[in-house]
Amino acid sequence: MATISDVAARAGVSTATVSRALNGKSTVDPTLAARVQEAAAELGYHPNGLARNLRRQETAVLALIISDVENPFFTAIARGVEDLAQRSGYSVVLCNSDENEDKERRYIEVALQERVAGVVLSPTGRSTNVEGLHRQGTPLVAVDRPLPAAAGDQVLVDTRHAAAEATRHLLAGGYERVGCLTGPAGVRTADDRLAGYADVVGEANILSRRAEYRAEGARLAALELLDAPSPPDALLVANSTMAIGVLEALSARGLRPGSDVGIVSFDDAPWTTLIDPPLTVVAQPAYEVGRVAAQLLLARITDSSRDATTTTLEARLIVRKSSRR
Amino acid sequence: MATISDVAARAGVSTATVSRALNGKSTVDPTLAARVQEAAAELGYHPNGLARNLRRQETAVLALIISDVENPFFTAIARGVEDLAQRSGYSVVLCNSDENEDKERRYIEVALQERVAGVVLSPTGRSTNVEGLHRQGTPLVAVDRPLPAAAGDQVLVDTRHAAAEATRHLLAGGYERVGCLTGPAGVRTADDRLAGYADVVGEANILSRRAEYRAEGARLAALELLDAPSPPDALLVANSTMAIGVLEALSARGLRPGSDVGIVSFDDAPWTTLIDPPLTVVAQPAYEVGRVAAQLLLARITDSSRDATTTTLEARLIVRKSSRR
DNA sequence: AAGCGGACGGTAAACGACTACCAAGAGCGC
DNA sequence: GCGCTCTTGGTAGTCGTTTACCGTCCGCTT
Repeated sequence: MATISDVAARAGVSTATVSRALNGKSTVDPTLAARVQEAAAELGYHPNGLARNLRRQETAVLALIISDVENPFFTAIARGVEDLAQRSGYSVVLCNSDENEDKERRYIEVALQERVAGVVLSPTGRSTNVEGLHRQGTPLVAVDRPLPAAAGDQVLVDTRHAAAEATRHLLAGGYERVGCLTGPAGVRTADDRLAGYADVVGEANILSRRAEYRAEGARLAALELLDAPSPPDALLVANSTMAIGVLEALSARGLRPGSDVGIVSFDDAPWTTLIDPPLTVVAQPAYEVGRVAAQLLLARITDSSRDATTTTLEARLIVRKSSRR
Repeated sequence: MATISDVAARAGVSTATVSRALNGKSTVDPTLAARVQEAAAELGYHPNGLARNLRRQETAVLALIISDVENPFFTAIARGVEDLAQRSGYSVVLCNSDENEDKERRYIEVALQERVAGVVLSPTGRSTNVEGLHRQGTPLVAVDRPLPAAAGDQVLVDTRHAAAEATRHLLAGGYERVGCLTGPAGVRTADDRLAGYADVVGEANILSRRAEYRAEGARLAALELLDAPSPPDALLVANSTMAIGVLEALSARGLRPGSDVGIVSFDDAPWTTLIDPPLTVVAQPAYEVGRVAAQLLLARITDSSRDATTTTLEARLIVRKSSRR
C-alpha cells in the first residue's frame, strides 16, 4: 500500500512537495509536478483518506440514515440527497436503520466516529437520540419525521393535511364508514396521518388500527377490521407497503377495491397504476424532500450558525379508481 | 470536541490508560477504569474513528456498491449483506452507482481512500475497473454480475438456466411466438437472460429488444414489439422494473396478460400477486445472495489468501396466472 | 532481608497526510 | 557586489489514537 513517502522517494523529492503537487496548492515547478504525478501513477498511489481527514479535520462524506431501504419512499429520498450532494463533491453513504432503534443508534455512533461532514436522518422513533451529534456539532437534517428538540433543520411533508384531504375525498365519494390503517404509535408520520383522518371523521367515528409499516402487519390489521361486526366501507392506508397487505386482505375476503371498499393509500409507488382498479394515492414529493434536505445540510456545513428551519412540502392527492364505487 | 487527552486530564491519568480502560485491553485497576468511564461520559467523549483506524490500519466498515437503489432486487441484497455483517460487528455503507460508471468509479475511489475493510460490488457494466482495489489488497466480492477477471469471490444467480426454464414454460403453455425484453448489451445478467431464452427458441426465432433496466424504456420497447407486423404472443421480461413498463404497454394496447400475451418476469416483487392476473415470475434469492456475499467477504478479510470462489444460486420459477391462456 | 515476579500505568513512537515556517537560490536594481 | 524580493522546496510539528517498552510498586518466597 503505497504511501506519500514512497511517492516522494520515487520522485526524488520530499513528501511536502508531493502533497503540494498532488493537491495543486502552492506553486510547484511544472516539471517537478509532472515527475510526481508520474511516480504516483506508477505506484498506484491513493492518498489515505483517514490520515488526510484526520489532519484536515473534515470529510467530504454525508451519512444518510433511513428507516427502511425497501420502502420506495425512502429510496427516492436517497436519490434526491445523492444527486445534490454529488454535485457539490460530497459522497453519500446510506445506512439502513430498518425501523430499529438499536441499529439507528449504532449508525449514529458510526457517523460520529467517522466524523462525517453531516447527517440526514429519518428518525426511527420515539427515543432517537441525536444528543451526540449535537454535542459534536455535526450538522443534522431530519427528514420525514420531526425530531423532539429542533437540533437542526427539518424537511417534512404536510401529511396531516393530506390525510384529511384524502378522507374527505372518500366521504365525498359516497363511502360512509371510513377506517384508517396507520403505523406504530410514536412514529410521527403515523400519528399525523391518523390525526388528519380524525380531524375529518370526528373523534366519535374513529375506526383505526395500527401496525408496523410493513405488508404483513397491515394485512392482519385489515382482516381484523373487515371481519368486525360493522366493518368499514373505505380505508385510508398510511403507506404503499401497507397497501400491499391491505389489498391482499381484501382479495382474501373476496372484496373489490373501489366498488366494495374504497382505498386511498399514501405513496405513489410505480405499481399502483397497474392493479385493477388503479389505486388512488397521496403522492409525497420524496425526491424533493431529499434534495431540499441535502441543500440545507450543505448550507449548514458551510455556515453552522444558521438558524434551524422547518420546511414543509405539500403532498398531492392523485385520484384514480379505487376511491369510487 | 473532546479528545482522549481531555478525558485523561479529567480522570487524572495518561492517555494510554484511558485507551486501555475504554477498550478493555490490558488490565486496568477497576476503580481507575471506572473513573475513566465516568470522565468519558461527562465529556461526551467519542473516540475519533479516523485516528483509531489510521493507527490500527483497519476499519469495521464494509462498502456495498449497488447499481440501483430503487430496484427491490438490490435492496434485498443489501439487507442480506447487512444482517450478516452486523452480526460480526461490521457496519455497512451503501453506495448507489445508479448504473452509472462514473458514479461507480467515484465510489470505488471513496472506498479506497476511506480504507474500508471490504467491498461488495454489483458491477455496473463493461468497464468496471477494480484494478485499484486489487492493488491495495482490498477484499472484494462481486454479486449478481461477474467481474471480467476474477479479482475476488463472486455470487451469481443461474439466470441463463432460469431464463431457459421460463421460456420453456411459456412454450408449454401454448404460446407460439415468445419474445424477450432484456437489459443493455454488455450487462451480463441481461445477456445471460437473452441467451437462456435463445437456447430454447433457437437462433432463428429470436424476437428481442433491449432497454435500460427501467420501466420507461421497457414500455417503449414493448410497444415496438407489439406493434410490429408479427407481434409476439408471449414475453419474457428481464426484471420487475421493466415488467411495470411492459404491463403499461399491454394495457395501452388493450391486451390482457395471460390470455392475450403471456408474461413471465424476473424478480418476485411484492406487488406481482396483486395484479390481475397475478404475474408468473422467476424469483431470485436476492437476500441469500447478499448473505453469502457477506460471508465470503468476511472470510476473505480474515484470510486474504483464500482462493477466489464462484457461488451460483438457483432461481425458482413461480407459476401464477400470467403465463396461461 | 534480599530477591523475584507480576500487575499496573506512564512515556513516547508510530500511523500517513497536510502545512507553517524557514532556508536557499535566482533575479535584479543600485 | 550588496541587499532585496520572489520562488521553490525541505524540515518538522500536528491531527487523535494505539501500543511497545519500560519503570515502579507490591507481595511473596526463601
